[in-house]
Amino acid sequence: MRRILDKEVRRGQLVHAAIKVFAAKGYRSASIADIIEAAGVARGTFYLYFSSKLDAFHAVMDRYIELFKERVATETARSYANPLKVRQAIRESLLDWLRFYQENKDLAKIVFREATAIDPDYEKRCYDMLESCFQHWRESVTRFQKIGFVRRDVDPEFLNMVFSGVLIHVVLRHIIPERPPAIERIVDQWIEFIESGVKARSWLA
Amino acid sequence: MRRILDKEVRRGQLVHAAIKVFAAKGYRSASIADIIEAAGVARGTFYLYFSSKLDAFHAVMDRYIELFKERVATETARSYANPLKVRQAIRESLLDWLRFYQENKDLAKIVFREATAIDPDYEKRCYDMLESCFQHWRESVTRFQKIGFVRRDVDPEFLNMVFSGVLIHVVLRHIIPERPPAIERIVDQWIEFIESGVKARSWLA
Amino acid sequence: MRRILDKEVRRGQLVHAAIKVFAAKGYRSASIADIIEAAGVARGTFYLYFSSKLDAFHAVMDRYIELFKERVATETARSYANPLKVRQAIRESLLDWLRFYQENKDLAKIVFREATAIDPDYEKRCYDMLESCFQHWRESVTRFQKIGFVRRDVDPEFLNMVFSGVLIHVVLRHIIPERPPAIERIVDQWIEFIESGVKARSWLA
Amino acid sequence: MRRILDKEVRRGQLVHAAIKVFAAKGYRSASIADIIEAAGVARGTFYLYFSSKLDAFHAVMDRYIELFKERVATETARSYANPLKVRQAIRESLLDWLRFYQENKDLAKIVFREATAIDPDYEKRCYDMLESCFQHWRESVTRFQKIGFVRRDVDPEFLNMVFSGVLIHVVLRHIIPERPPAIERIVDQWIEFIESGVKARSWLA
DNA sequence: AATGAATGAGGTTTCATTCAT
DNA sequence: CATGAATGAAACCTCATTCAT
Repeated sequence: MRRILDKEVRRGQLVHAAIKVFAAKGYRSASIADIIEAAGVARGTFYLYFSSKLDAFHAVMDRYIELFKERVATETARSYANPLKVRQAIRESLLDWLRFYQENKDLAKIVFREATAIDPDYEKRCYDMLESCFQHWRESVTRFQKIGFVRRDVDPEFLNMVFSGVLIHVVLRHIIPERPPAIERIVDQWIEFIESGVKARSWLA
Repeated sequence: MRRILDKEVRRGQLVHAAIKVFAAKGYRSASIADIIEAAGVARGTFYLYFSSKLDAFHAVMDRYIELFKERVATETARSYANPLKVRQAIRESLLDWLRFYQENKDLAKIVFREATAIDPDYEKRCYDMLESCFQHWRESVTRFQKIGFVRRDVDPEFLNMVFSGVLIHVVLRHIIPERPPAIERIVDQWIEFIESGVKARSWLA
Repeated sequence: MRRILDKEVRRGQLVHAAIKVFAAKGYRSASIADIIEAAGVARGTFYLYFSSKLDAFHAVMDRYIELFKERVATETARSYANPLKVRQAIRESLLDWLRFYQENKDLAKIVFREATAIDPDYEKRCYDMLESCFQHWRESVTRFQKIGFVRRDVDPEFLNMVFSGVLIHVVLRHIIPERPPAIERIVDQWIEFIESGVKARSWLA
Repeated sequence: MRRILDKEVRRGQLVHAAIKVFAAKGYRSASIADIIEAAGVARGTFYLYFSSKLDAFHAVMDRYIELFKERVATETARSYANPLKVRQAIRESLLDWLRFYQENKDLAKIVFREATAIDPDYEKRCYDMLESCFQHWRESVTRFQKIGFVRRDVDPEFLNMVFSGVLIHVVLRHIIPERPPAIERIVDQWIEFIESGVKARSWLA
């Protein structure tokens, strides 16, 4: 009984080390030596928990998917029922997403940066995983259209493109390198942009 | 079978092959064997033109920077003088950027995806290169503000974030995998979004 | 076929193999393949014990220096206290030196023959090592002068030149190729020569 | 006619460059690139004059043998007829040998240092070449015995060992690195040593 | 005769994986 | 379970030699 817990703990240690190392060096550059050093275990031990380096990578991805699903579940539960507070709710939602990646920088690095072919299987997993993100955001758009916050004539796929693109960009270029501006400021500008665009009113339409 | 070519031509062949291979496999996974096979030359020939694999990568980056500077020069020369045609000019500008990456998919793949540490020098080059992109876009925003198209109260840095994020996202997820929608449709939606945002008018502000 | 050995034993095996191979082929001509074949281990095993071919060479030099220091220590402990037995003691001393190189022919080959630049560091090591030899012999001369066996007006540096030159020559041309005369005969002639020179007495000075 | 002279001149250039490079780096470390750079010719040109790197090395050895034979011829012609001037004549002879190697330092480096197997053929050439040196010195000893300068009971082979050993040592450790003492001083000490040995007279024989 | 681009065998080194302890 | 020495395929790189120009 205790043994099994130990096993899970040890595996967790290794996955944690793998995340750190893959984030710092990328899948290909990371070596088993890096991972076992980070985890403080012997070489052979690694192969007790993973059948190969690729298997460890899959375990890392699984960890991300797990966290991501939790995140989506929380998000889906969010209420936009009160029309007076929709703006506030969207603000919280965006902040939560940024906070999520802020708390999981290493996973974010791996997921958003490891886009090159690692193996045929991986490419699909990666694609599926991102697609599930995008699907979530497309659904969010539809939701905002239903409650009347977003115009019905906007293409959900296009809005997803904007959301995803900006989110990933902000994560990769501002959150991970810990550069300003702070996420609150980004979110405020973002919401204003979403609402009104940027065109000067004086301009003759 | 030995075929002697003009040095510049041969070098061009090799850079071309390197771009293909780095785009397909990523820097670390790509091997010299892959590159020389793609170029149809012998092993030793590679080292006549590059001192190392890393050197070949730098040559690829140089090629991108060269093309990028041309692109920016063309862009900077674009006239937004006629107020009646500003919308049209911006449309053309966005289309040109997407066409640029459409024509240089492999370079785009490398530049936007190879984010992991290849060598200390590379990290800086890559950062500088992206920064020069961003700088260009920030300046564009300021330009649009000067001609009165964009509101003065918008932060150029934030708009850059949006432009860059969406551009990179569209390139990576739609242009490179050759998935719909067509770039014209994307640009049209983009412009409308930029102008007006997405908020339904009926919504009580 | 995998056989796990004590680390020191395995390292000893490898150093031994390296000595054999470097002696037979010289540093530059010797390949890792030669060394691992001589040691009967796999390619990777070599790099568990040495970081590079040069590192292996340094290990070989270290081995020589170790043996040489032992030799010098034994030599320094030799007593020349009994004036009646000085000739005998010197004879033993010379014989011991020749026996030392006879027992370490491969090391002698490497040390006396690898005089060409291997790396900047090596050149200095090699020079220092030979210099320590010469220093020992210079001191020996002074010792023989103190006990009155050698004339005070002889320059120790010059006598060192003679000792070193003859010793190295005998090692390289007679001991290593296992050619006559036997070392006892060489030593007897040597001593007589040292004592009296070769000039015929009949010659008018 | 002129062409043929040109050819010889060009070949001489190349042999000269090869001597420099082989002396500086050793046969194995020296590359064709080094030699053609030193000679200031193109890669292909090298192979017009030598069939291979080894062939160039043989040409270098041939050059040494040529010079050495000249040296021996001059030496053999030297007269020791006047008994009053034998000491003086020997002094001149030794000085001439040292001057010979002083003037051909690079060749000396190659001949005395390249002792490791370059090819089966080379080993023999090198051996033969040194043997011809030794033969010359053995004959010199016999000559000195004939004229009564050297005792008849001294083994010519042994004296050769001393001469050769000291000569090579002086060349390698003093002349090539251009370190003191000056050759005149060495020769004076050498002659005194040869004549009388080093034993103090006070010592009870 | 001279050139130098091209070649590819062979060298050094790395590292994911195995397995005896 | 855990260890880490051992393995060898495969990577990068060098350089003597060839040959089209």
